[in-house]
Amino acid sequence: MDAAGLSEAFWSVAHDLRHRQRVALEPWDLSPSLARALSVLSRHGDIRLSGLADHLRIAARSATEVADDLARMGLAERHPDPDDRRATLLSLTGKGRETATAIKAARQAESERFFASLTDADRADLTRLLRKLREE
Amino acid sequence: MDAAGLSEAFWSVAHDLRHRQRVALEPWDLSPSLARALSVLSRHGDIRLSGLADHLRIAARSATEVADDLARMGLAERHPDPDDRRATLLSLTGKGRETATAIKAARQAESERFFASLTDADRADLTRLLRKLREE
DNA sequence: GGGTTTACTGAGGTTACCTCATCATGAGGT
DNA sequence: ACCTCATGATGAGGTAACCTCAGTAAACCC
Repeated sequence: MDAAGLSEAFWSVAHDLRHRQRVALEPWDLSPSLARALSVLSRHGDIRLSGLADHLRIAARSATEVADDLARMGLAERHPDPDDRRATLLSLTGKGRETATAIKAARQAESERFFASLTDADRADLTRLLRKLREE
Repeated sequence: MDAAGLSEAFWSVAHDLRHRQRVALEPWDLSPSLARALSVLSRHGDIRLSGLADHLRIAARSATEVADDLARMGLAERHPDPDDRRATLLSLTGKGRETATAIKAARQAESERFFASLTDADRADLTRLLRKLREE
């Protein structure tokens, strides 16, 4: 099989997926990147900005901006880390938790729609293939 | 299978792929988007800016910028469309054609490396699955 | 030939990142 | 205790790759 064709097909599907997810998030006025940050926070609870950066695979400086945005929208708050006075912990507010729950459901529904054309066996295959690719 | 998990895994692989391709293009000092434009041009020959926009799935205004960039780098040139004086045809220069050929090879090699962990059967599966997803 | 549509482009904006420099703090060696 | 080096966050400033909106010129259609 032609690896270049695979890349292209992959990219095309990724593009669609991205678009769909952006649309699905519109009701909350949340960008995809903030939505991802929110879900990291909801999975990990309080987290350092550097930890957030690691999870999102972005530079530390960019995590500062994500935190700013979440704070500005009232979804998360900064707290000093009791164990390290250099560090800042980010934690969800009540509104943040609600929003995280709501977008999780929306994302789930949207993903379900996106992958609707795949049978259970297809999904298992895709999961396996993606895992292989992620492990390099 | 969990569709949300699929989305996430998909996104993560897409992220890696994007990164790798960016690295593979470094020798030519070409961004991924310009590289894609170049390959559209090399497949379709002379093309209107609006046509380029369609192929790249971007707004017409953005195609103007892509054309500017390619022209600035000496990879493509604008020509008036003999059939429609409103339109502008974009065509590759000699250097553009050479570059298109070179990056096609590089992209192929990089894709090959990226998908190296997949067997032929895996690749066939992935191709099939991606096709399904693209057809909605 | 007047109204609508189409092709491009200037102006200006957005998102989601980045690097580099700075400053405070922490950790380890002597 | 002191010095050095590493780490956490952030200000300043930059980039890529898009976008919309408004304008102009040309083409199409009745």
